[in-house]
Amino acid sequence: MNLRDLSLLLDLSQTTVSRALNGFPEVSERTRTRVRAAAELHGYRPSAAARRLATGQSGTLGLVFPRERNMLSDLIFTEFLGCCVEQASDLGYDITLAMARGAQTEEAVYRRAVRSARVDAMILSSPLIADPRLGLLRSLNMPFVLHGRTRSSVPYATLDIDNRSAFLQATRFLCDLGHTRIALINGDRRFNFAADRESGYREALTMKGLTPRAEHLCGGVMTENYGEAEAARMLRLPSDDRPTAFLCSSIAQAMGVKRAAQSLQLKIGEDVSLIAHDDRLADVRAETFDPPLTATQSSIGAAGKRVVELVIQQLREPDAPLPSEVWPVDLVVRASTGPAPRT
Amino acid sequence: MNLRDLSLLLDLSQTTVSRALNGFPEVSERTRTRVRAAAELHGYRPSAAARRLATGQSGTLGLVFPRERNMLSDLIFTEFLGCCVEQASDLGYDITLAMARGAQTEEAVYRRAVRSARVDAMILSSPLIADPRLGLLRSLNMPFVLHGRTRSSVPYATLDIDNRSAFLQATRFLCDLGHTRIALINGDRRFNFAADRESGYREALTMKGLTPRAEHLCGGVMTENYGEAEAARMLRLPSDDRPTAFLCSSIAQAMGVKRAAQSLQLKIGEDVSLIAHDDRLADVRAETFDPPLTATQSSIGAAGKRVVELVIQQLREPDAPLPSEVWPVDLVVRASTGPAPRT
DNA sequence: ACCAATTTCCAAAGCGCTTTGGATAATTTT
DNA sequence: AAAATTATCCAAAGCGCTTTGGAAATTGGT
Repeated sequence: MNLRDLSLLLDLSQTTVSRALNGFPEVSERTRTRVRAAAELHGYRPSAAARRLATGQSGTLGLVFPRERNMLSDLIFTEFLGCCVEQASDLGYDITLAMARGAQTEEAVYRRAVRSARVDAMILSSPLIADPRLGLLRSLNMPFVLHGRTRSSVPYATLDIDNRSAFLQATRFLCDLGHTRIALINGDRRFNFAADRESGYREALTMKGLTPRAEHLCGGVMTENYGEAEAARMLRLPSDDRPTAFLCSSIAQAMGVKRAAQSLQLKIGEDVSLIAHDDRLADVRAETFDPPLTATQSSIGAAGKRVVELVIQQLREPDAPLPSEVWPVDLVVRASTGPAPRT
Repeated sequence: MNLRDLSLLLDLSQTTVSRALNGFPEVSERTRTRVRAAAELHGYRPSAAARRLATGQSGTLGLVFPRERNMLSDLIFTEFLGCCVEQASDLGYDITLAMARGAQTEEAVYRRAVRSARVDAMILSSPLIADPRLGLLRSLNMPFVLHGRTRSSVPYATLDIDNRSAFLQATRFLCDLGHTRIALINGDRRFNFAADRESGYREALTMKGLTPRAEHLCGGVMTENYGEAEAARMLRLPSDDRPTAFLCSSIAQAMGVKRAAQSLQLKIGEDVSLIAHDDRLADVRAETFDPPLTATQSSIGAAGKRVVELVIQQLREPDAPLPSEVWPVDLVVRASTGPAPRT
């Protein structure tokens, strides 16, 4: 059942049927409903290929699978990707994946994706502090939305969460509880989000008259093991230098910190306070942490959905100004934080 | 630069240019090279949309993102997916993702993917013991290849590893070392691969005159925590019942077992032997485990690539018999296994 | 009732490729 | 040298949709 069959059936022209179905104004409401009903009845599905050929749009969004730069723990990326796919399919778009292979540079992957012209726009995630992909896509004339922000001379559409403010708040909150030695176990510092978090952390300390100390600061992968290793290292410092509170970039890292603390008989929420950033993954919940985890929270899934909306919006109105959203992040206080222990 | 421009430029017909580029035999080798050179020179890329429309093939493979059934630990699925994408792109295919949303049934997702006809074939992964998706896709007339096997009345193309034999070998190996109480920490038993592994395990025990015991057997998620919890439970059994060896379905679970053992001052490879299945993920390596881990190994990435090859082969020759490959699995002995401790 | 403005609909021209059914030129056979 | 093959190449017809530039029908104003 194609457009022609349907139009013959309805005794209308293809033009009218097409317009009725696609919501154009120059068709009366009566025929529109008639057309819709018939299409529904006969299970008419427009051919994606034909539409693509006619419009020059592929109805497809591209996303490059960050195998090389998977500093971003896979679980988090997976959630992001999943929600992008979900939202895209709701809006009638497909998402196709590309991937940087061992030998091939990431740039080559982007070039190929663009040249094959199978993709209307791309979604970029986890930008570096200065990310070369922006300039590349710009020069290739490929629209994109960045999940995150970065230092760049080219203008770009972005959705990001307010990492700086989140970690500023969290740090200040710990200071207000009397903590003076606060450790930051961050994500890989080549990424912009990690840099932002660090800057919030530093600013809060400075505001409180404290100086950030190098031995209380580290950045790496978002895993439990990394968190445990770094926390264990810091907790072995002499008691005057040992942190009494930890700030983590992910719940996985916080689990590691908890483990390190426990092996020293330190109780989370009493001897050691703990805050982590909570991406609101379905399986890793701050509220079921033991003890329930104080967290800066923001749903990475919701962000994925919104990014897709933004990118499609941009496709529909190419001349609209590039959107730039920054979501606030809530600090939710639970039982893993408490007043600094007396010396 | 499209086909017509190129043909005008070469003073050939579109037919000839198209055929030259696509390797048809009815074009002389001389003009073929001439055409190829010109195409290269002018950066000609055939339009995917036009080709799709003309051929009725979309050049796209579908894969449903298993959010609900993510018993399969995400890391492993991610590796599988990544390699599928890589191989597909090498062979000129795209992979688009679909996803089962909360409310929507998995079936609806498949139906939608098929109806929208944007996909030539689908890749199915991690089948249940009896998986309804096969019948569904068959009835929708959508070609597919299954990664794994399942109980099904419909014929299907498949690539699987020999899970049964792998776990049979591993179990027998442990028996030969004198172990008589061998625990199996399996994947979720609704999945066929887990059932196969259990059956290999049971068979080996039976062959050796041992009876599998319910308290030594469990199946669940492929995580370190799950492995630790179950191992801890088993290691608390009275010493006559306590397992001296563990068989795990993933390295993550093995890490949990190691942790449980260590917290009881038990040494892996001496007090407790440990074997796990190793999917050959880049970041999780059996050989850098401490101690190096005896493992049944098979690259899930290689399987992903091969699945893509099979599915494309099937697309090219729809009448060829459905392929059915079963890969043998090697047991690689390292230091995590040793003779059963004397009582 | 008549003309202009507005709705509502349509025919036909692409979009860029593949593929069918020949036509023409080169080669071999008789 | 003519006939039969075979190797090359081509014109044109789709594939199923969108969209342009009107035409026909309806409406409104006088």
